[in-house]
Amino acid sequence: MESSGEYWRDDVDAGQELLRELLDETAAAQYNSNSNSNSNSNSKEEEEEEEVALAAEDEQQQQHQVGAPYCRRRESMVNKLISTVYSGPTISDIENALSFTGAGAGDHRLLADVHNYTNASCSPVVFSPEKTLSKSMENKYTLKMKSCGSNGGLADDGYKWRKYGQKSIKNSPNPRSYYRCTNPRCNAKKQVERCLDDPDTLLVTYEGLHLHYTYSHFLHSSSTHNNHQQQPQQLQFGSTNCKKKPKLHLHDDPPLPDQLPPPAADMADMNSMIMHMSCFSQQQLTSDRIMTMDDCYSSSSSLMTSLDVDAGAGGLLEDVVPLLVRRPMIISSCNNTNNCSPATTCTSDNDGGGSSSASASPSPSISSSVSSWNTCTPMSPCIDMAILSNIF
DNA sequence: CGGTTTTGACCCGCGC
DNA sequence: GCGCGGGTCAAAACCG
Repeated sequence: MESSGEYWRDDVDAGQELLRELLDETAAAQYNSNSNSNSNSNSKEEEEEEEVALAAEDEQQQQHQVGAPYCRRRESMVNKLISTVYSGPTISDIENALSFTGAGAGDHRLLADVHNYTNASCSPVVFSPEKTLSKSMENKYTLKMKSCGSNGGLADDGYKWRKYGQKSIKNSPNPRSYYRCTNPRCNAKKQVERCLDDPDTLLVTYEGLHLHYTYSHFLHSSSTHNNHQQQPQQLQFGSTNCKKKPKLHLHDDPPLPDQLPPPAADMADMNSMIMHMSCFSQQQLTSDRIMTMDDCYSSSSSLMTSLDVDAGAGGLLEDVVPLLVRRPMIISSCNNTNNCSPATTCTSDNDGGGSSSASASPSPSISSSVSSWNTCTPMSPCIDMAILSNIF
């Protein structure tokens, strides 16, 4: 779909613009650091944009320190940059999702309107606590995913799922699909069904813990590593069809720490980091903001340390939340390209669009779209983390 | 050939 | 105890 492509193109532009702004800002700050000057020669537009970002820092502004203005400003810029390429839930959203209030998953009034979450045409996920308190309220919660257009694209959550059943549900025209994590050590499951009210919306109920790292994070170090050698635009928008389901080259088990990708990665890695940190370091989840790069690095380093410790167990991690904060992959942008892993996500949907075998599934084979998540996810302005690390 | 999906059968919990 | 509905199993089909 072209609208989605346009959306991501805008995202890329916005991200690049912010990055440039950030680079200019950093350079200016470094230049002025010795002169103890906080005033930067910014254009009027920049100042206006910064006002918006700075306005969201009221809490932080209460903590005045020496050099704080620049630090706040930098963090604001980073947050803004990340926000540009990441429109998913914030940390507080995750906290809210994890704090069971007894609200029913079936109570759609409590499921926030997906469109309110972001102005993106393809909204990510909105999640709400699962009501099933009686049985397994622990680790069970429902996400409401907005499909992307008629293709029914949806957010891949970074894990690899295998469908093991499908049931037609009473009083519902849409069947419910049952997925299980392919990792033999992991008992995480999820159910996917279409929302009764809105066929474009998928209700995904996660159950159980993922006892391993997400696949998507590792793919960059292995099978999809070549992606980094390509130009961002090649990653994002292509024209070749993607009717074939990709051969997944996934690790059933997370690689050892020495196999982990270096910090230099694109925004997919950062998304992954964001996700993992939200699971990994709960004490960091105190502010209603999107994590900064600094957070990513500090937490990822501790993450690596943890993996080192757990290396004997295959680098197991207990993910409290199975990748809630993924940006949904845009099926249409998967028209792509060299790396688009077409996956069934590109061709099939239960709406009858797909000719693949998954056509009956409410979830267009999201189970096997992990690689496509990495390669097709229009995640963005592929900002190399190495560049950003130089900035900070 | 191996992994994934499909789909009918089976199992189990719950309400009556 | 029985029926119903949801969840899971497992063999066959499918796909790359």
